[in-house]
Amino acid sequence: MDQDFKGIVMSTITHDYNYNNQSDDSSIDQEDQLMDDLRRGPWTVEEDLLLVNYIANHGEGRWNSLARCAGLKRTGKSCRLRWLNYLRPDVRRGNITLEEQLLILELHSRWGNRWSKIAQHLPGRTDNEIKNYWRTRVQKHAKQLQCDVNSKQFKDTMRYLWMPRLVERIQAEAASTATTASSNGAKVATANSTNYMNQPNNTMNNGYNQEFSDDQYIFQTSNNEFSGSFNNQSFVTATPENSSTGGSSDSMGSNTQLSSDCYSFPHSNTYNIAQNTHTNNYSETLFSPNSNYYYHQQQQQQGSEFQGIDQQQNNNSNMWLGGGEDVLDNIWNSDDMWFIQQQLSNDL
DNA sequence: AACTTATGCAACCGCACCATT
DNA sequence: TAATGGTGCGGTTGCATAAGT
Repeated sequence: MDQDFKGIVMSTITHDYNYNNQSDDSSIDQEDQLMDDLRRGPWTVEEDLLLVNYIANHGEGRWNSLARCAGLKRTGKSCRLRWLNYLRPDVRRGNITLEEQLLILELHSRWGNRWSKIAQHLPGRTDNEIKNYWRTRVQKHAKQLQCDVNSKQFKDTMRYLWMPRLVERIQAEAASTATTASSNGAKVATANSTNYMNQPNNTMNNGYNQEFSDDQYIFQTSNNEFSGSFNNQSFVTATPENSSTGGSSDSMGSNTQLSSDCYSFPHSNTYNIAQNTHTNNYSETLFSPNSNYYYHQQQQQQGSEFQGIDQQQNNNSNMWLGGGEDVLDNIWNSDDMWFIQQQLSNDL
């Protein structure tokens, strides 16, 4: 067990130990304990160590027997959950990054609440964490907008306002990083404009759980050029699920299907995902050369409710390009909120 | 400072699916 | 083929803490 892992485990354990000291016995379902002598509720230091040590020596799997053999008075399910969501050394902790937020929004728009599937594309993040993020952050904003998180209106808001803003913030951070690196004498690539492109393919009207083929989502970093060809761009050409070259397994044997670099945007300023052969559809995407977003005429004709919002928000771009821990918390100003709510009320 | 409310998140639950017996 | 056990998923709960009054 390496030191980092130990550190993580110990900090985790310390947290839980304090937690348990406050509500130890009461947190246990007494009746169940009498019935089958199984513990429930928060894990203790000793339990964590038992589980970690056992898995280090014997590996994971067959969780019910693992729980017994390790001397844990827990269900196999509980052990599995504790390991996967918390003790596993490759669990990534800390705030969800802008890139991860963007990816979650994108993947959720196509897969719905299929958290484990979404989590497969965010290395180190668990389905539980992503689910919690969605429920606490995204649904909060749906509530603020007084619309259902599954409604077309909210989906459009995400796609045409929220996600482009995320991209611009990522872009701003990347530019800032490049500037810093450059001033430090580092050899850096030319800072490209980052363009978020989603191949909608009826996304304006897609069903909540509608499946999209994986070659239909694209993140591209370009030089403000968008000709429908990727040939001059340096992005990863691998699909999350059908790439024979991109597939991989992580150290713990989970089914990560792409190397993390495919989705770790800041590493190379290429947060490009997927190969895309539908080049003739690019004109349907939301893209403008200066990285502001406009609606393609075709989509305007389809009745997008948010025509003109971009222009308004460009006037206020500094509002959300500034600092802030969570783009979701400062993404709207009062004008935005008023405007969006007007649009939503008009649509009802 | 005390109290209330909101938020974040670990953990649990029920269900479905699959493999094995 | 049915029963059983293991696994994984999505939804929900409950507690600690933060934020607000």
